[in-house]
Amino acid sequence: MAGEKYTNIRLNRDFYSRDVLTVAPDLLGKNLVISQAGIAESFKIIEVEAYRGEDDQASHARFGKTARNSIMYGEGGFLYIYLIYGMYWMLNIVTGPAGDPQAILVRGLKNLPGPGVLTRALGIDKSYHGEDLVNSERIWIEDRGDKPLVIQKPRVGISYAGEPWVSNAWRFISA
DNA sequence: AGCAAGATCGGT
DNA sequence: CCGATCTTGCTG
Repeated sequence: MAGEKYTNIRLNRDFYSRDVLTVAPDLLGKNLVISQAGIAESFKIIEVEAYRGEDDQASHARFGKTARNSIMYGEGGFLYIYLIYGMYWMLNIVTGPAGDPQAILVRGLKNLPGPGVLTRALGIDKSYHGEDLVNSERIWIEDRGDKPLVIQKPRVGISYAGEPWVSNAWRFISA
């Protein structure tokens, strides 16, 4: 058969267990699938940011393990959801091995630019905190074979973090 | 117990 | 540029 190779698979634990700086750019072009009320919709990931370890002074893990960020200390593939500015839910994906707090903030989906915009549009709230992308019935990520070019820039809204954290190009955008 | 600041957004 | 809106984690 002369068809092109078409992958359509849910990302597994191994994908998320790698270092956050490897997983973040690899998430671009992947499809976030959310199933609600019996209807599954998918959205291409176009922008993300990496938060890496307790040393990262921009990360919620910079104060060590707390009630809010404890999910970051577990294994990769789980969702870390938190409320910012009292009104916007942030969608984060835990990465790396257990014990190493890492997470990726999903900043943009195709046609839904903005971390607060996309969660509002998809109805993602605190109830998604701790959801496992590897086994969840209502949210996961698929690889459909897209390999976009990746642009790197400094992260947004973290001016409180000193150097080198404010300047690290840990924001990844699809070209 | 109190408080300042926040991984944002939309309207002036 | 500023206000909305409320949780978090630090300080005392």
